[in-house]
Amino acid sequence: MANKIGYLSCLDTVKPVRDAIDVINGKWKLSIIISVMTGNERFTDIQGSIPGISPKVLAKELKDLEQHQLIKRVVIEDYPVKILYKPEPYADTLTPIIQALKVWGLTHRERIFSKA
Amino acid sequence: MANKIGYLSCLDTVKPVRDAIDVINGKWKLSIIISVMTGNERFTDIQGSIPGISPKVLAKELKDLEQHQLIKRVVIEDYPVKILYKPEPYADTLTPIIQALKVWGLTHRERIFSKA
DNA sequence: TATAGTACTTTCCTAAAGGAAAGCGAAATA
DNA sequence: TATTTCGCTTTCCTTTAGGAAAGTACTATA
Repeated sequence: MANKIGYLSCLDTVKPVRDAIDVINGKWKLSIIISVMTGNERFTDIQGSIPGISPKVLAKELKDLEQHQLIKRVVIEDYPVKILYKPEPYADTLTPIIQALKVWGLTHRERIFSKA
Repeated sequence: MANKIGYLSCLDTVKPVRDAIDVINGKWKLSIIISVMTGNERFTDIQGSIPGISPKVLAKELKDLEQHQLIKRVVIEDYPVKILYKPEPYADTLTPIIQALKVWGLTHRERIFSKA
């Protein structure tokens, strides 16, 4: 019954990475953030800019992102009432992640095509 | 019936980001890559280094990662047979993503704690 | 008056993710 | 001989993600 801890600890990386993934998980969240940061503010504009997203999913994810203070929902009391989605400053902190994923995605696609 | 395309296109970013997410999706893939890149090679070592992962999930994700050529499964014909998981060179290309997520996760956790 | 747009919600459904627990065949160890 | 270890697999079950389609309350426009 000797002490047996065979593995190398990697918790210092695994834990924060999982914290980040827990916020931006799912197929759609980063796309929505990209769209809003690009300047799309209206529900239908965001929906139009992201191929394949349904209104149900978009509504749900927008609420999620609002809770995490990555975007804010602004109600403009005009006639008719307008609703705008704007990026919060905190969303900017995601830029390095988005950039890294974009670069990787581009070279990955090249790799796939060149060997196909 | 005028032309109405109200939204700003962001496909040049959205598409590669989604390509990347399609490869490293799910709760566990990046953790497994981190563990293997840290030097864990045996099934039980990898499992031990990632809190909460079940053998079923680990086995499935290892197969996925092997298909994407991010790790390789090496069988060593000893007595007993040993099975090792090693990172492929391609896994290194994920380092910028992992770093960005790690940094973001760390500051996000600080942010949560400081306002709680 | 009829149609269209806006920002969703609702319902229904399927598929995938993932957790819990047990098992298993071979080999090593006590 | 009994137990433990390794690398899984199998079964069962619940949760979550997500797609399709329709609907809705309001307003604007033709």
